[in-house]
Amino acid sequence: MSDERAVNARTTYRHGDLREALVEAGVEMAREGGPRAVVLREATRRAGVSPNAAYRHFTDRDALLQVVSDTCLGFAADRIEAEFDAHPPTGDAEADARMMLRSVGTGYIGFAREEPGLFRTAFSVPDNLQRAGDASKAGRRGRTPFQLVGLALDALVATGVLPPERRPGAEFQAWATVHGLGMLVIDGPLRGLTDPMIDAATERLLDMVDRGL
Amino acid sequence: MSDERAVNARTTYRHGDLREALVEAGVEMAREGGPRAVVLREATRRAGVSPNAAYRHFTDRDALLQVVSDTCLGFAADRIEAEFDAHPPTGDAEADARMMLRSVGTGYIGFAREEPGLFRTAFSVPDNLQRAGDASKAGRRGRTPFQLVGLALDALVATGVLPPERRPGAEFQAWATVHGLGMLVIDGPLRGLTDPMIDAATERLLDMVDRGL
DNA sequence: TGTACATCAGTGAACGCGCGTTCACTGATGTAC
DNA sequence: TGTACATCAGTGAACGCGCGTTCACTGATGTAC
Repeated sequence: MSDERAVNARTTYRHGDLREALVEAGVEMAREGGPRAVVLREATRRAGVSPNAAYRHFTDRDALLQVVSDTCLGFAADRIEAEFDAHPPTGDAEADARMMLRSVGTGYIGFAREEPGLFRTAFSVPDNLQRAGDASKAGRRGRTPFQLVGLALDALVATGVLPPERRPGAEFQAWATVHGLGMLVIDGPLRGLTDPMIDAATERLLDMVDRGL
Repeated sequence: MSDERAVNARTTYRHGDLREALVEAGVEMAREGGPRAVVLREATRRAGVSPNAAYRHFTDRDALLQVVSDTCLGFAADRIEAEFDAHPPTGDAEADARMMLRSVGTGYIGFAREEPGLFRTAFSVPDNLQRAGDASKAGRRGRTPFQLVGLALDALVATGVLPPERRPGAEFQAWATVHGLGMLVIDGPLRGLTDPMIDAATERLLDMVDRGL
């Protein structure tokens, strides 16, 4: 607040925002190697701080991982919202609602492919997938991936594409489908495929959801 | 071969079949805590043998885990085949083919619920999902889960339910859907649900696949 | 059938590793007077 | 505006842990003669 610190912040004694720095380091590690790669000591190393300094901000390693994981879920939401932006409303409400659900799917798969480490960290930390709707896991616009699926389905109901009686629980069907494809893409038999091939598989899957829902 | 060993085999010097014993111990650990819980030293402990004895049978810990993981994939195949058995052909070829695909789904989800640790070990060890069709990962009847999906889809084509031009790659759609639901059930928001609720969710998802494929 | 011997599946002890975590501490900071 | 002081975010050293893995070895087994 008062003085200008050394430009090369390595020598900083009172760290500017250590908590944030640790989370960022954790996200970086997650990006490189998934949740298992989020190592408390390494996070303090990257923040240029002694190992135990982390305990001023997190009760233990799991607490850090949880925050990192929440952050990753937020990134997933951001990626989906970016897909929304790439397909602005055309005025045809029905087509727009359909496109919205597709955007959830393509954004989700896009995130899995572009950031497999963050994807894994977002979705395979215990209790994170389970509470994927919690506000703490929201993206920059305040929404979680789970809420975005719901939003798209609501739009489908509002435009009459989806019968209201099928709405309850439909997010689980949509989500399971897209989540499964994401897993197959990052860890499964679809891993080695080229981008166009994965795009094609995604399109086919979303067609199936569209028809089947 | 020659002498009768102590009944309490703890003192055995030449172990009967250590390799098999280690794999079984590994599967047991996987059952309790997933792939991360498969610990080489603990496997030797359970087999009543010194830690390094394992290196007579596996080059390293990863080699053990890989075999354990393959075994788990085989169990998944067995579980699906059990579901086939529970729904024997009725004579209506079209209905039978449909039921076969459903059985893949319900068997898959059943395995995830009954054996979450084995499920995780089967499907989230690197390279295992990717090579899920390899013969080394077959169940008791010599088939892998991946092949079973294909079999069901072939039957759908043969009976005219599924247009042949949609057959190529269809296993990825079917598999992704069911795999995603499995993940949501063991780790996700569907975890706490009662059996009937999960059955209902499974049925709805399979209806969607049936309609959408 | 008996004996000598090579094999190799096991032993027992030890290693280095990086981890998470705890301890007693220190000294820059902001605040009260 | 200057000084005394309490705070508490950081330091530095150390711990115990269980892991995977390596070493030199031993002695039960099956086989050749």
